[in-house]
Amino acid sequence: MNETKVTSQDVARLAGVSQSAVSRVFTQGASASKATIAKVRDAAEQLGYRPNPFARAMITGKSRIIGLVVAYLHNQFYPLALERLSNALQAKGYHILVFTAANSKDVIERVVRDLMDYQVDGIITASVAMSSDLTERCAAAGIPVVMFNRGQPGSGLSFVTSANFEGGRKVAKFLLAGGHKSLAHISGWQGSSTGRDRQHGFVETLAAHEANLVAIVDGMYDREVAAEAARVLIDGPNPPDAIFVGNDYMAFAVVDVIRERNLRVGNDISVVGYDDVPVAAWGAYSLTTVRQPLNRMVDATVDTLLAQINDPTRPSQKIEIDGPLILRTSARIPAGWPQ
Amino acid sequence: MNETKVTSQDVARLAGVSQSAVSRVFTQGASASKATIAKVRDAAEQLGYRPNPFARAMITGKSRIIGLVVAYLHNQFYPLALERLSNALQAKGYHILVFTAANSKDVIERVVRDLMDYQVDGIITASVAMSSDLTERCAAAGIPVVMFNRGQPGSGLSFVTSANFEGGRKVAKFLLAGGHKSLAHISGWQGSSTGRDRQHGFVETLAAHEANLVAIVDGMYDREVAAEAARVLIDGPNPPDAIFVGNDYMAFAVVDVIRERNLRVGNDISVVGYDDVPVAAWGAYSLTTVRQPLNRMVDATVDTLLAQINDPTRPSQKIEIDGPLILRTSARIPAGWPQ
DNA sequence: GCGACGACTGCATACGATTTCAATAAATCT
DNA sequence: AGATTTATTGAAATCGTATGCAGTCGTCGC
Repeated sequence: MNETKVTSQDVARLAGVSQSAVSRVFTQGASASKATIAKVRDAAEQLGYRPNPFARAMITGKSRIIGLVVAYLHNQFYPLALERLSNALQAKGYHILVFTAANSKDVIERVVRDLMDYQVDGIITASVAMSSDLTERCAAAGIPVVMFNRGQPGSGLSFVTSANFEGGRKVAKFLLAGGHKSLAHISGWQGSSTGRDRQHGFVETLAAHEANLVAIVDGMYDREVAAEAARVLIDGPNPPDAIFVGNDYMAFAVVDVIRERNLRVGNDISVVGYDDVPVAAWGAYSLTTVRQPLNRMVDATVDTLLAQINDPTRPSQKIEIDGPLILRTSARIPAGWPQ
Repeated sequence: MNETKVTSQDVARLAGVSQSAVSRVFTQGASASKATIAKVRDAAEQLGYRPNPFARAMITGKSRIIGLVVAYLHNQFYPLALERLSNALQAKGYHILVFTAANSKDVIERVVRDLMDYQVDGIITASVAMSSDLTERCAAAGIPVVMFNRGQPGSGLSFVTSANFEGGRKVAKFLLAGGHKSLAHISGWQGSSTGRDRQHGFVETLAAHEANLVAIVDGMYDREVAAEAARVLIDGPNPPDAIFVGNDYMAFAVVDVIRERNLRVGNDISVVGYDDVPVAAWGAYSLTTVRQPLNRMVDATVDTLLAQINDPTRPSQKIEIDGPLILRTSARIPAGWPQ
């Protein structure tokens, strides 16, 4: 009822104890007798008291805030991750402070300063490559970092991705088994480990089978770039009969282009994406794609981050979670392929 | 370079001034001589000093944090809004703390408490209806609230929406001009002003023209609910030749269902959505829809919120921004309709 | 019954800033 | 020049909580 700010002092007064007692009742791992706990809880309830997180943060140095650094939310995969991350973290008493940051050096520089200002207990990066010196700075400041859906090979940082190399392999095997003769790859941005690993898995497997890889183009995770790449491929001298696209978001553009040319997706040209965002299952696209197990990736991210927050000495973890190839109609299914 | 926390004391010592002086240099509207400003700025730069936002928040009561309460991010409209809101607010020195909240009473209750704990300077709600007593509580606590893409008629709260009633009208006129004979409406959730207003604008305009409205169903902003509604309509005794759907997200489902029935979207059945999310422009859907002017809505939201933060006496504002009907191929275009 | 021990408790301090207040120096006015 | 305002400045209080320290008290072992 009372809307004026109520402090631990007020509670102490009402409960007839010292302010320290009130604090002890509300802090994990402090001792107080059953009697005082009861009195304090009562008084607190009555006044509507809740500890001030800022005051608490100042003393303990822990803000219970996680910084989420994200470059863009166009690709549906990230908002869904954000939603689930937020839920999972809220359940653990943490909250997400959002930082949108283009992939540019100085912007990220500013973001990192903001992150340190707010004394975030941990950082999750998604769809963004923080340059290595900046991540090192965070590490030096003792702030745990987990990269979501992206790795950073040399660095000592934790990350959680799907098994991208293996995913690329799966797609290659699948398309080869489908009898495709000339394959193309519109890759994810080669500045990202995710894009590179998928490509390597795909390309190496094709090479091992001496398949005919007609082209590799960097789609930059951009719809227009991917569409233009698809046009060039299709209108070119030897168009592919299968295209592996670095993520679903770009794959949708490729599908649109194929239809624009009056070709049939899944018949004339097979398309395989990566992510399995909800739209991939929608009738208009029905995209065959490698699923990134979002829930498990989110859980792993949260677990890793909190573990590192609670025990700063814990070594960084590199987690890869395998995801299945989801069969739909955008790519020919080999006869006898296990459903 | 130095990673141990540097305080205003340290800066003061190095600059040879008092701690208060340092504070004055870094706080808006405090006076300091050119000389001290220079000395302090120098020392601060040298040490890499930045004021601690928590300490500042404690004393001033302003956290420079905006709470964003959001229920879901499935509908692409919201993540895009989030991205732009975050950018706009970061540019003004604010940051977004995310609260994901289902539309359930007790969850929202918890969220509101969290919001007040964190002393957010303002609140933006999106895709969520905060029950009125809770919003009143925020108002009583002096926290400005702006509802994004949703209004709350009786309340004294500010909101920013598109001109939903007018949008519904536009769609009605457009479909009537197109010569459609039996119309249906799969509405947005009737618990939301947005859903209601669009419906009213549509229905009233049809009534004024004595058109044949065969059905109104609440799609609940849910893909499956909308799809099922569409199936019932199409398989029923007198299927409509035009369906106005309460938002794009549901409209995509309706389009999928129509095609599932081997009917041609835009020929056999016209579909019109609402929002103009990016996917609507993609080839696979090419959805005729009412555009919600996202950028202008975001700007208006930020302006309104900050204005109320800076001047708490300022009355709440109800802002409606008109958006055009975007013509694509999912609905028949009347002959001679202005493009 | 006495010493040791452990569980609670309150006092006082610290976290890192902003802000009031009084004092000082400089600038203005008459 | 003397009086008076104005601009700076530092000392000290404050925001709301956590926590080290010392003291109190009950309990246990013997």
